[in-house]
Amino acid sequence: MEPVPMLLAMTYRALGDQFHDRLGQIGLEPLRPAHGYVFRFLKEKRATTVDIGQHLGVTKQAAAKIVTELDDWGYVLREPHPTDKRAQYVTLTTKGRDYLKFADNLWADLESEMAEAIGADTLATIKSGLAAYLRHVHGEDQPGLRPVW
Amino acid sequence: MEPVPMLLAMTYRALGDQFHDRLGQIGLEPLRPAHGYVFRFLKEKRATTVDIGQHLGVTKQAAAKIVTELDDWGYVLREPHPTDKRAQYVTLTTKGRDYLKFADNLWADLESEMAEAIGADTLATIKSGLAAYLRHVHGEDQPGLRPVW
DNA sequence: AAGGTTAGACAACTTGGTTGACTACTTTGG
DNA sequence: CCAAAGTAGTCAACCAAGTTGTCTAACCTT
Repeated sequence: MEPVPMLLAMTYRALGDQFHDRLGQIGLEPLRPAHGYVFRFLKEKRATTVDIGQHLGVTKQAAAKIVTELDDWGYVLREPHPTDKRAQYVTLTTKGRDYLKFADNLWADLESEMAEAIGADTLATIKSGLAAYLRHVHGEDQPGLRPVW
Repeated sequence: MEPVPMLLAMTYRALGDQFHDRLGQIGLEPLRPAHGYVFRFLKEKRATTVDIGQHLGVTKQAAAKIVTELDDWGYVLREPHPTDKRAQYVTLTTKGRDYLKFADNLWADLESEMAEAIGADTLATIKSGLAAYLRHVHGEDQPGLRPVW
């Protein structure tokens, strides 16, 4: 049997490719995974560029590039930080929230197709098993998501 | 709960980081994942640079760079193809096979630690579940491994 | 008020890939 | 059997997405 990491990488890849393909078919600009993770992060909390870098596990400079792109494309905007004149909050625009909603539906589709293919109970075991392992390794403060290869 | 792809990426990452750290502690040069996948591939079959590129899911030029590195470091050597004068077989040296053996043990350690953390049965379900999904998506001819982020 | 820290911007560089072009050899089809 | 098309490998130019390093302005001690 394949070693675990290989299985993880290939499955991630298979899911990601399908996601990407379907977005493309709809004609939606296929942002990179990092962009999606930023959306997901911004939905939860107000965040600065530095926060985003932390969350993604990249330098603030790299995060700044991503934020600039998203800003140029109209998915986010920067608004002044209420108390800190150096900082800016990055917030989702309506376009950004719509994209996220659409993407979430797509992910849900893929996940339920996966459940259908291998069994909902198996999928549930996979999810809780991986989550348990991550807690085991990292405790409560998970690190950034960071590139993988 | 986190979406599946996130869990996959984070777990892959967590395992890979531990692997990398432990290799570093031993003082062994920590090759990149791609190198490891090449070793694993060469153990199975005789392969040319083009084959390797195919397997990794990168261009032959990118594969050639990797092979050149491995050659320079003494992990593989190129020998003339018996029937095709253009081609060369890339084969593991003893150093390469030793590295692979060592890495395999390390992976096995990590996997059994994972089994201990989440239960051997859960791990087994994860592995077979993911494998089943990959068969479902790709049929028998799996694509390359390819970068992920 | 002084000294250390932090958010963000700018620039130079690195890494790991890409595309394109070319040579030498191989395979195929009339 | 040979001409045309295809393939292995190499070289070179380029690109994307990160990195490090430096700087300014603002912030936080004390």
